[in-house]
Formats: sequence, structure tokens, C-alpha cells
Amino acid sequence: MILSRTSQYAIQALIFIATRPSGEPVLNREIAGYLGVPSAYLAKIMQSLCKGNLLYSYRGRLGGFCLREGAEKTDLMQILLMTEGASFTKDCVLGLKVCSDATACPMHKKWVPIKHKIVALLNEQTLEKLARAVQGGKYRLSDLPGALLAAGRT
Amino acid sequence: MILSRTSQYAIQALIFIATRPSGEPVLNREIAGYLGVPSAYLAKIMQSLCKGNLLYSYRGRLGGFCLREGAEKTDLMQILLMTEGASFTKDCVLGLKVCSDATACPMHKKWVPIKHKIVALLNEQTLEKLARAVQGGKYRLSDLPGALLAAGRT
DNA sequence: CTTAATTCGGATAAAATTATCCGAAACAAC
DNA sequence: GTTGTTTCGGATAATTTTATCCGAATTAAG
Repeated sequence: MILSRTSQYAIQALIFIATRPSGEPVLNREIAGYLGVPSAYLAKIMQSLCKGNLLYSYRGRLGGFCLREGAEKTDLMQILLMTEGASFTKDCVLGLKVCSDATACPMHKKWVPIKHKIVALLNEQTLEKLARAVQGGKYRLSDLPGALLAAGRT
Repeated sequence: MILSRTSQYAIQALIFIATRPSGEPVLNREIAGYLGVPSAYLAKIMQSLCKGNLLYSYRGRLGGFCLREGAEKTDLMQILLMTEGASFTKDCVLGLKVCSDATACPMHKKWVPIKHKIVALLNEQTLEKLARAVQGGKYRLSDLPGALLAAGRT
């Protein structure tokens, strides 16, 4: 039911960048401002996404972050594997270290189909899709009057 | 995808107690030993479950914890509301403070049906059911050779 | 009444997550 | 070259979650 804040910030930021003209670096400050998340922390996350080969980063004037070529095709599962770790989809709901079809916790059998639905959803949602949904205007990325903040300053 | 350790311990412990003869207090030490979880921490969780009216506790010799009358009918959702807080099923996947059918994040529409499946599952799984599944022998509560540990000592 | 066993409850500690700070490196514009 | 802007990366801090410790209260049994 819960993604870590780190994962949520990462996904939000990536979708936001995907809504912008590709190739044009976006300022970390702008992203953080728009999303209403702490910019120093977001910067850390952005760094790790660079190391994960999803983003390019440019320093100095006209610097910022932008998606690597083809990164719009990245799906949420790929992102979450970076931010939540590889065990993300494997862990037992009840926390047993060992829980498989062979040796299962009492929730296992009922949980597996739901887990599969979740995995399928995460696999099918790409940054491209999500960005378009936002651009279409029906869906939002931010609680804040972000347009105002982003257009204005401070 | 993830319940807090606290929730996992709580559920495991409650199922374990539900597999035991009802009305007979079970030692915290025994539960923790069987499940392989830290007993001092589990004791805290048990205390909170007492306050949540799921358990009785008895001090002194022949003390321990046992389910309150009717508590076998408790479902996982009720437990999780105690351990994870009321926002558990309400929070936005992407972490937006505001996300509803009216003003939705780009994952909202696809996520809602899955969330409903999860909620339905949690609502339908009672301690009684889960305990029987374990007693039936097809499902396990512990990674450890718990029977040995519990039967033996230290 | 004394003893041993157990939970209670408060304080504390350790670990993980989230967040901030700052100097340095990189870069564009002047 | 100098200046202003931005990411980089390391250190640090705050917060939350998880875990431990210990004295006190409670109880059954001897």
C-alpha cells in the first residue's frame, strides 16, 4: 500500500520532467518547487537516478536534469527496482523470510494474484503515458498551485 | 507492497495465538520465540493490541496474552487500522496529499481497482480463517523450526 | 509471607529513512 | 579570467521506526 517517500518523489519528478520538452535540462529547484518537495533531498534522489542511467545531469549555467534518450519508455517497475530495491515484489506480505508456493504463509495464495496485478500495472505504466495523462489536463502531479509557483519565483 | 514490521509482527502473533486453545494465556516469550521476532518489541505491540481491545493480558504466574471473546472474528483490516493508522487505505500511491476521483494523480484511476481488491482481501481474512489454514498444515507462520524451539527451551 | 514468573510502562538506544548544509567542480556568459 | 549558476558529493542532522533495558506492579504457588 505504501511506497517510500523516496520512490514517490522519484516517480513524481520523472513524470514532471517527461512533461517538459525533451532534451531541455530542468532545474532541480524548479521540480522541487512544483512538486512541493524538499529540494536538497530531491537532488540526492536525482543523483541516484543519474547513476541508474535514467537521467543526464548538466552542471553550471543552463544546467539541470533531463531524461536520457529512450527514458520516456521507462516503466514504474524499473524505477521502483532502483528506489525500493530488488526484493520489492518478492517479499512476503506477512514478512516471512521464506514464503513461496512450496512453503507459504497463510496469506500467500490469496496475495499472489493481487501482487501480479500490481506488478502488471507497474510494468505497463511508462513515464511517457503518465506524462501525457498529466498534459491532457485530467490528472495532476501536485497538490500545490504549482503553475503559479513555477511561473513566478522564490 | 509493504506492511510495517510492526504490522507484520502483530498479525503473525495474533494468528499464532488464534491457533492455540482459546482462553489459555500464551507467553509473550513463547510467541516471540516461535515467530523468531524480538520479544521486547513484540511485548510493546501486544500491549497496544490490548489497548485496542483485541487481547486480554494476565500478569504473574500463568500470565500471558489471549484473545478477547470474539476476537477470532477480527479481520486483517481491523488490525492494520490499529497498527498502520487510519490513512492506510486512503493514501495516494504517488504520495499526493490530495488525490481523489475529482482531483486525481495520473495513477489514481488504475490504482483504485487494485486497492479495492486489497481492501476486500484484508476484510475477508479473519484470524480464525488464517489460524485454521496454519493448523491444516498447508501454511506456515514461521521460517524457524519453531516447533522445536517452542517444545524445547532457551 | 516469600518467591518466582509475568506483564506494564517508561526511558533509552540503535537503525533506517528523510532532510539539510556546504565546499568544490563544472559550465555559460560576460 | 571573472562572475554567477548549477550539480556533485560528502558530512551532518532530524525524524521515524525498530529494538532493548529495567524497575515496578501483579499473580500463583509454596
